[in-house]
Amino acid sequence: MPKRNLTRAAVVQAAADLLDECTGAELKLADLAARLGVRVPSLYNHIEGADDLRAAIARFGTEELGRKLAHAAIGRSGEDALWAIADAYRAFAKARPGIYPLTLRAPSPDDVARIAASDAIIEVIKRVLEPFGLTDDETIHVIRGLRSLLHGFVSLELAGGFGLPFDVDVSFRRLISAFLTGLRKNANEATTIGGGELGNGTRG
Amino acid sequence: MPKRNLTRAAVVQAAADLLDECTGAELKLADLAARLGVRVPSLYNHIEGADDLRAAIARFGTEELGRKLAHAAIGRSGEDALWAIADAYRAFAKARPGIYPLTLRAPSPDDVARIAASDAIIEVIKRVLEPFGLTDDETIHVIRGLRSLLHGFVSLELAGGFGLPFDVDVSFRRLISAFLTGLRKNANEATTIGGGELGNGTRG
DNA sequence: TTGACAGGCTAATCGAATTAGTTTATACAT
DNA sequence: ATGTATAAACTAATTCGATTAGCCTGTCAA
Repeated sequence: MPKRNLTRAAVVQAAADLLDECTGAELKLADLAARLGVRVPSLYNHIEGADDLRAAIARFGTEELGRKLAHAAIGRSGEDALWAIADAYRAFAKARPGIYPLTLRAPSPDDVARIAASDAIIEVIKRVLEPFGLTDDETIHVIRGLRSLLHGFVSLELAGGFGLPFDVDVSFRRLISAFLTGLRKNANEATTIGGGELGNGTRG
Repeated sequence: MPKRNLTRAAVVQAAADLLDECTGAELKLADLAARLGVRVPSLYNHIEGADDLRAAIARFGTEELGRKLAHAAIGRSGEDALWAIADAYRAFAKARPGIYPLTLRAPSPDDVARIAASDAIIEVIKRVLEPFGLTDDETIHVIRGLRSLLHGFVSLELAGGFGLPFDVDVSFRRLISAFLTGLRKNANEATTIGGGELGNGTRG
């Protein structure tokens, strides 16, 4: 009965990798244990159960996504920086198709680390948006819009929702480009007489 | 042993309702059977198993979403019609939070009815976009963008990804409004000298 | 050297889905 | 009216995955 030197981090890592490799499949403790060369109950020495494991993967994924976004924006500003984080976001989802969806489940209120990681991502986006001169309120709405855009696109792409992968890159570029057009328009209006049509709800 | 008059449709309906009522929870056959006043194995007279049931719910949901969108666009055109389907999409997701996510899983290639329902939705959106005078290629990209936008927004909203529900309606209106701005710009360019910056990929 | 304990193990339990095989209400033909 | 075929319900048993209980041993510090 040789002692392995398993750690919680190693278990979570392996689970995350497994999830990415067989996208779409459920994460089964039996498979995870097999990959780690250990029997299933031994996993419980490092995790508290399947739910805890999923939460840990979500945390891990959120932190990694945050690092990627932050890294992408280093040394860039304005529209360049926004393009960079958009690409990095999509690249992350494609590189880690198994864990990406987990990063979107709402964290439980006591999962402090995960909430911090989410907040860090928002912070990065906020910094990137600074040069566009938005008010605080506008910033909130724009961040929500950007996240919707990015998440919607990559999750449809991962789910195979776009049919054949024909020109998906072009679709993505157009989407981000259109978003930037809106941002520019917004920024212009903010520096002129304020208000303007964008976002005052032209319908009921 | 009185005979119920269960039908497959009734089972699927009940399952869909159950799923909406306890959002976030797994659909358990035991609960479904209890609601229908029947023992679990009896369900197998109407469905082929849990997977089949989920697929049936997905089909049902996709068809209902299609009906809502089509209905919303009746008697409207242009930007009005687009606002209407955007609102209808979001309303559907909020009204049926349990089944909405199922409608996004890629249908298996032999699920003809579901694929037809998906195609019907695309058709509705295509019709709504007609007055904007896009080329066929542009239409594809714009539809992808619109779906990304809508899906991303409502799934983040459902997942509680927006923190407090502060001004979420405003965020949504701004997002759609910005999308329309992009559409207008695109349409203008199409009627002038063609080309233009939107979508030619200003970065690598 | 030894003794606590971390981390592995086997065996047992639980919960959910599924399958096998039985019974009965209803419809339909005689 | 009556007999029979079938659909649809049931009970009981099986499978599969997660989890818990309880044991065993290699490692490390006193």
